[in-house]
Amino acid sequence: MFNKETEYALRSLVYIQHQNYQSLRPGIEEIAKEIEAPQAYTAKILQRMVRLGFVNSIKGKGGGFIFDESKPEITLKQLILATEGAKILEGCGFGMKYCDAENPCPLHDQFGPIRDSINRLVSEETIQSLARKTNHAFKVLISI
Amino acid sequence: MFNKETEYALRSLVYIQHQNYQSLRPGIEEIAKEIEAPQAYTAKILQRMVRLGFVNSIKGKGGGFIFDESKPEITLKQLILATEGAKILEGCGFGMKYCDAENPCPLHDQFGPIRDSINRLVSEETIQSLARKTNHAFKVLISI
DNA sequence: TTATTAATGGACAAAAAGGTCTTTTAGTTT
DNA sequence: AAACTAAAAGACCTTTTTGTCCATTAATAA
Repeated sequence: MFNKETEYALRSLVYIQHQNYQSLRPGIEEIAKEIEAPQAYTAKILQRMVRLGFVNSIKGKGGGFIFDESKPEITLKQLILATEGAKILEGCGFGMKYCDAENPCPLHDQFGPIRDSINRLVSEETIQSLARKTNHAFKVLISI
Repeated sequence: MFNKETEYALRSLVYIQHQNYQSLRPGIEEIAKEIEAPQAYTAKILQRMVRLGFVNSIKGKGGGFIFDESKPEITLKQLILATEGAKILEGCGFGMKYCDAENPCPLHDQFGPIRDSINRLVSEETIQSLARKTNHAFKVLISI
């Protein structure tokens, strides 16, 4: 569904938030291991997340990644837009141009509701809401 | 939503079928122009479609691409599986492993119905059903 | 202040996706 | 048969995605 960067970013951030909720502050080594992603690549992606202001990092001993609780929750939509853009959330489901109610592609009517559902989902759910739902073992959050 | 190969294949095949319905047999130059795709790349993709048995080709003057009307219609699902595999149609919406009813990812419940709708859509619609719906100017089928 | 820890930055590399170009093969027309 | 037309085949190239590696910076601990 999503590209690797989005997947790793999503899983990293949910993992960080989940640990933060338990007053823990994981580092890259731990995060990459838990979400089963390449460590160096995960580090680079988290760097971008920090630059985007999605999460904070602390260097040195006892350092790691931590969310600023005073900030609003981060929607999946914000994350997706930052990592892979709007392609998946907008436009015609079958990649066609000039597709609207007046000039619909052959799938316009059937695909509209699906795209709307996806948009609703990623607008409503946040890194934090997912982290709160993840109260069991974290191994769940491993990619295919 | 889909990758370029799937998009170009889908649009090419729908265009070919649409022309076939009017007893025409388009060639690569015409197809690529109409769907606004790179000609050489479209040629390569159509070659694969021929090898997959989705469509027939005829060489030489008056040649082009033509569907075998005696064969069953081609579902979008068959096409998608051939071009980009099952990733988009199966598995967890957010790329997680071990995601099922017993051990759900945080989005399992919300994403399930969306994935089901996508599967239903691509299983029900065919190249032919899309071609039949395309009875207006074909310029609709142009990628973003 | 020195050693240690852990994120940062940036260059580099591999793989996959997307695409071009040229020659060959197989038909059709004259 | 010769000329022409159009798809097939395959080598090659470019861009994007998905990574790796190593030196640097910043914080903490002894």
